[in-house]
Amino acid sequence: MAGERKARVLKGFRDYLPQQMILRGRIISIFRDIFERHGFEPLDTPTLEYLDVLTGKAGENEKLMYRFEDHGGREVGLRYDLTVPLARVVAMHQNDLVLPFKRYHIAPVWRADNPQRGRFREFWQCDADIAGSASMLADAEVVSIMAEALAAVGLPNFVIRISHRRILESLGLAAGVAPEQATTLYRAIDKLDKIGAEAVAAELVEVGVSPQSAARVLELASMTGTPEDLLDRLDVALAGVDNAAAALADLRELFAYLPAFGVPADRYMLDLSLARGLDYYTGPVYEATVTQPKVGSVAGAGRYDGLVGSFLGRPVPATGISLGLERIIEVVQEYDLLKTPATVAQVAVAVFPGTVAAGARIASTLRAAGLNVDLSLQPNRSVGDQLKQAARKGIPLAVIAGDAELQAGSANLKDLHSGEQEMVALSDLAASVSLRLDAMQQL
RNA sequence: GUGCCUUUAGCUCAAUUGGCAGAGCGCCUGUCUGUGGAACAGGAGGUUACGGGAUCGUGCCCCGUAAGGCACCCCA
Repeated sequence: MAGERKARVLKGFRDYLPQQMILRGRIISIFRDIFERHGFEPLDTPTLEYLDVLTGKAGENEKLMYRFEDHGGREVGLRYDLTVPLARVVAMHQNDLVLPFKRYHIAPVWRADNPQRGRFREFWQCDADIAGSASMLADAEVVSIMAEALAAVGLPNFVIRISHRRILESLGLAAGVAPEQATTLYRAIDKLDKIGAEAVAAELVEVGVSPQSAARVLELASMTGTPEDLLDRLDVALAGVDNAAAALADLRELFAYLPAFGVPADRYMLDLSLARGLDYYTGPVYEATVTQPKVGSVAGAGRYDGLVGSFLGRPVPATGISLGLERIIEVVQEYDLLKTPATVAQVAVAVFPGTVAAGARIASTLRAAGLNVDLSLQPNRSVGDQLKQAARKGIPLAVIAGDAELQAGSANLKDLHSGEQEMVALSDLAASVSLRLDAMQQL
């Protein structure tokens, strides 16, 4: 059986079979509808970019970037996310864009990471970003889109954790952590809910933070309560610390907007233990997580006011979200949250050796009526086989048109699930099929 | 990039201490040249992931590689 070449795919890359594609397509269209309902415009960009476009702002993550030299000797890389390409587009096409520019982008990205559940080397992100607005109104809008999108696919237990890079920085300053250690501090704090306060403290001390500072930071970062309550306490704790007042004002404004955008209060929380690893975030950061199954975060986001400027030379503030398609699908499948048909075909047409042309005409008529029709390509197979194959594919209905029916100007319409069948006049066939599909809620 | 576990027919899995590689489901053919999911009978399908090594002899032991899973790192 095996040919001379081994059929295989790269680690972390996958084929998407039809049933999987139907589910993916369904989720993508749900997201697209929400993005467009908020007035976001579609955008696509090349999968391959000059390496220097991609590098410089991802920090540690650059080691996960797919990079190579193309046939012309250029250093190139597969895009690592959709945010950096957006920044490049805004910088390149500023004359063609009206700021604030709201765009969505649904496309694959690549990371040379080790695969795990919900983690692949090729995966899709569904991003919605706003470039050219520094207002917390923009942040409130993207956070509300995140909440709407996750709710629309039925995720039961997600929470959007909200934090702020400059508040974390201020926490560090207030506790006596050197500014150069900011990145280390973020990474350590980010692990708080995973490895616990003691382990994080130990990690901080190991990189040169004093035990007193570490303890103080952790005390501040692990406070719990309502957003308003926490902000009040932070006002006191961070009084007089550089930049703290403005960052706290950001969050106060953001939390004031969220209810007006229709985000339920139990869908978000202020959680200062959230830091996020990407270096380009400068302000508020967001992350949506579910507790089951264990796929980590299903969506991540934040404000990155310096990224566009790194291409343009003048600052353009921006903020946005990224929905992780594969992880969301993992949850949807685990809990069977979306009912999707097994096949796109709605009705099969079975034929006999002598009625092939008539079968094709019937199929055409049904297609003209807007139905998805699977005309049998095996007239020499028995009708039994044709019906069996149609049923195995998951097609709900079959039309059987032999000489006997055709002479009477009709056809047999069979429900492949129940086995019932009825004679229907050819002129009424499309209507009957639609009626039955409606009854099955397949339309 | 690191550590641990796993890999036998299309799928799920057996195979005693190292001693002839099997079952169920699926697939193909027939009973059955216009009505599927059933039954019966028969059939195809294997370099035991790949490459080395030790042994009279390995699916089983040892080493390496690859892929998958889990945990790190990091992230969607």
